Amino acid sequence: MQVSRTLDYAVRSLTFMGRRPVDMLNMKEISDSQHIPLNYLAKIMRRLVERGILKSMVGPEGGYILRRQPQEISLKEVYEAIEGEFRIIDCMDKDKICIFHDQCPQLPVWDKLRVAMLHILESTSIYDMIKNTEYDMIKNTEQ
Amino acid sequence: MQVSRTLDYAVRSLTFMGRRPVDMLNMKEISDSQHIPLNYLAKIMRRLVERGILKSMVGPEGGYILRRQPQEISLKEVYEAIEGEFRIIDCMDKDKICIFHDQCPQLPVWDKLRVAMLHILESTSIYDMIKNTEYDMIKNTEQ
DNA sequence: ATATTATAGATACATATAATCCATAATAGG
DNA sequence: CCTATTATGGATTATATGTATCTATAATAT
Repeated sequence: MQVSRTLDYAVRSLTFMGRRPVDMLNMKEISDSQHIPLNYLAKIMRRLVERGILKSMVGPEGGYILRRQPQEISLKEVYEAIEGEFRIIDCMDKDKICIFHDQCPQLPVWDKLRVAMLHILESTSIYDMIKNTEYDMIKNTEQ
Repeated sequence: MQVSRTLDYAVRSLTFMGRRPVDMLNMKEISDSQHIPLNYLAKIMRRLVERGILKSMVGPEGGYILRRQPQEISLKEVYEAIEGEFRIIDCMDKDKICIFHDQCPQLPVWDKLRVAMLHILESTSIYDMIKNTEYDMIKNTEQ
C-alpha cells in the first residue's frame, strides 16, 4: 500500500520538466538534479514516452519534453504508465476458483477504496504539484 | 499500492470469526476453512492478539475469540496491526537530507490521498464486510 | 500425566523492486 | 562522411520485502 520509488522518480522527473515546459531536457540533467540513477531513469522515461506523456529526440541536443501541458497530465496516467492498471488487490486465489465465489466480503470494501483513490489520482495534475511549490534551480543543479 | 496477502489473511480470519462471535475457534479451523497456511496464520494471530483485537486461550478447547463486537473493529485497526502505521509514502531520502527540503511538490498530494484512504478504513468495520454476504459454512469447511 | 493448543523466534524461500551493464540506433554538427 | 552525443532495448544482477516453514517452549483442560 505504498508509493514505489519508481513512481516517485517518475513524478519527480515530470514536476521538474513541468517547470520548464518549453526546454528539451536530457536524461543527465534530470538524473543529476533529481538524484535518480541514470540507467534506471532511462527505463522510466521509455515508459513515459510509450504512454504519450513525453516526446523524445535522439542525438546531440536531444532529450525529452512534455507532450502536453502540465495541467493535462494526470497522476493517474503517470501511475498507470509506471505500474500498469490501477488495482489495489488481486484475488488471492486467482488461478484456482476462489473459495469465496461471488460472495467475497472484502471486495466491495476494497473497491470503494479503489474508486476513491482513483478519483484523487484522476483529478490531480502535474501542474497541481508544481503550482504551490517554488523551486530553487541553482540549489538542485549545482552539486 | 496493493493490499498484501497477509492483510487479506487477517481480514479473512476476522470476517470468519465475526460470523461466529461467541465461539472459541482454534487456528486449525481457521486455517482449514480460510485456506491460510497454519504456521503463517499463527504469526498473524499473534499480532491481532497484541493489538487487542483478539483474545487467546492456550490448551485444549483453546483458540481465539474476538475481544470486541465486529461493529467495533475497524479495518484501520486491522491494517495497522498487520502493516504498522498507515503511510503511503516514505520520503525516499529519509537518511540524508531530502533534496526537496520543505518544498516537496508531491507530499501534499500523497497526504490528501492518505487522508481519504484513512477515512474509509476508519469508517469500515468487520461487520460492514459480513452484513451483506452470506456464508455457506458447509462449503467452506468440508473441502 | 498427557494431549492439545497457542507462543516465540529463527530460518528459508519466493517474488518484486531497484539498479546496473552493454550493445545498438538515431542525429546534429563539423 | 565522420564523430560525438543522445536515446533505445534487452539482459543481468542485486537488494529488499513478503511469504512460508520449522523447531522448541509454555499453558491448560481432562
